[in-house]
Amino acid sequence: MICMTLMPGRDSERVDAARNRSRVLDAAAELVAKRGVENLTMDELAKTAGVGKGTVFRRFGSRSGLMHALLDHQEREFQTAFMFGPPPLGPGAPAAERLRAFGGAVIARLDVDGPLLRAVAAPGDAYYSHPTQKLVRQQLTHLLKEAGAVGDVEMIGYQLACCLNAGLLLHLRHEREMSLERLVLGWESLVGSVVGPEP
Amino acid sequence: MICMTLMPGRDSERVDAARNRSRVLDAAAELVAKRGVENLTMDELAKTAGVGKGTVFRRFGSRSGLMHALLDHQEREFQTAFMFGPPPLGPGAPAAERLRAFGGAVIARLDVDGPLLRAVAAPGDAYYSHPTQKLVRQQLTHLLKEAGAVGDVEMIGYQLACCLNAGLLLHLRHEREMSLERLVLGWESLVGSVVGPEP
DNA sequence: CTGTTAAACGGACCGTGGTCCGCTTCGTAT
DNA sequence: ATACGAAGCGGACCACGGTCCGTTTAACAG
Repeated sequence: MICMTLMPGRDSERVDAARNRSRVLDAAAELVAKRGVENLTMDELAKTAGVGKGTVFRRFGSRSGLMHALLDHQEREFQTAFMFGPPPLGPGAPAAERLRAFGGAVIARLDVDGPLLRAVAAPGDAYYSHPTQKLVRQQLTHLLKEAGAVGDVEMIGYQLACCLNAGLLLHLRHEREMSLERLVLGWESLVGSVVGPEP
Repeated sequence: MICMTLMPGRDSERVDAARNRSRVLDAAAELVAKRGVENLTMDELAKTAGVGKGTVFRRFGSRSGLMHALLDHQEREFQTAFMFGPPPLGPGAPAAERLRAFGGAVIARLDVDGPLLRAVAAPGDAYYSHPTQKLVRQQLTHLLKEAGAVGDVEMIGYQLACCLNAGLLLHLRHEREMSLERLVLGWESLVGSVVGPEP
């Protein structure tokens, strides 16, 4: 017959595929926990997970894709928090306050997810085009507008987002030994500068 | 004898070394001009330059070190311009104006040096620790103080510097198709925000 | 010139991210 | 049960950045 297996089928995943996916994710989480993100090699991951390397790449596309998958859970949680969660991060608080809280939330994740977040940043500008990054900017831009920021709000969104990138924050925290409080204050000042004086 | 050749000698470089250095740099410049930064491989570079790969790495340490060497001339020129050149970039103009001009100068280099500047950015936080990057921040911080910025001026320096990174600017310019003018205006607004209202 | 020494050389070698492609397995249609 | 096509599999393979180390050579002393 012509209409083979099933319709272009959305999310159906063969059971072996699903099993291998979780094998890989489990192994990755374990290896990352044990020896840190930068010491994870794809070869070793494949071997530990008991699958071929091709399988890992078929599933996750690239090293940073894998990292992204590892972050997926926390990322969704964060996104839900700032889109639907309680104020001051979520809706309900004044936009300027939500902006401040946004940075605070990013910085609060630093010690846990920072290295992974940095590892996700692919070379080239894939980083800026990544859905996650886009969502961050979209939220920032949205809040900026709501807070009454004037001028090229999209541009300001980029500028703010880029001051929250994990590479920078981790550098400040570890090489320059800045405290989380200082990072938060720095962010809040920046926000204060760009949203202008309170109405 | 014990005191061999010459004193720990500062800058003396053997003639073969010097010759090979310029061979490599010439070949690199040519290859980059011909096929772009991202298509330059160290193997090919070594072969084109007619030296061994070991020589290239001995001389320049790493791929990004090589890129840095390629940028050296323009970088020195830029540094001299903002430290000793004519206003508004150099000393003589009001600090706030110099800050604006600084971003303008960086953005003006984009089309020429941008890809190279982005290629220099090494993974990890080596980028932020690089002398060039430090100089940029130092200058920004200096101007900020002079312009009367209040608060954590060092932090603001980092924030400003990070809004001028080549990766971001190239993304805005090419993926988002923003004009140079828009980038400059975006920078100037940012500066306006952080240095506060004119005295 | 000759001898000596440290610097420089170069290319074989390695680790790692990523691709390729012939083989296997799953899931359905009959 | 059987047939069959697509999805999945896995490991050999490739490209590239970076290292190592035995060999060559510039530079100076005598």
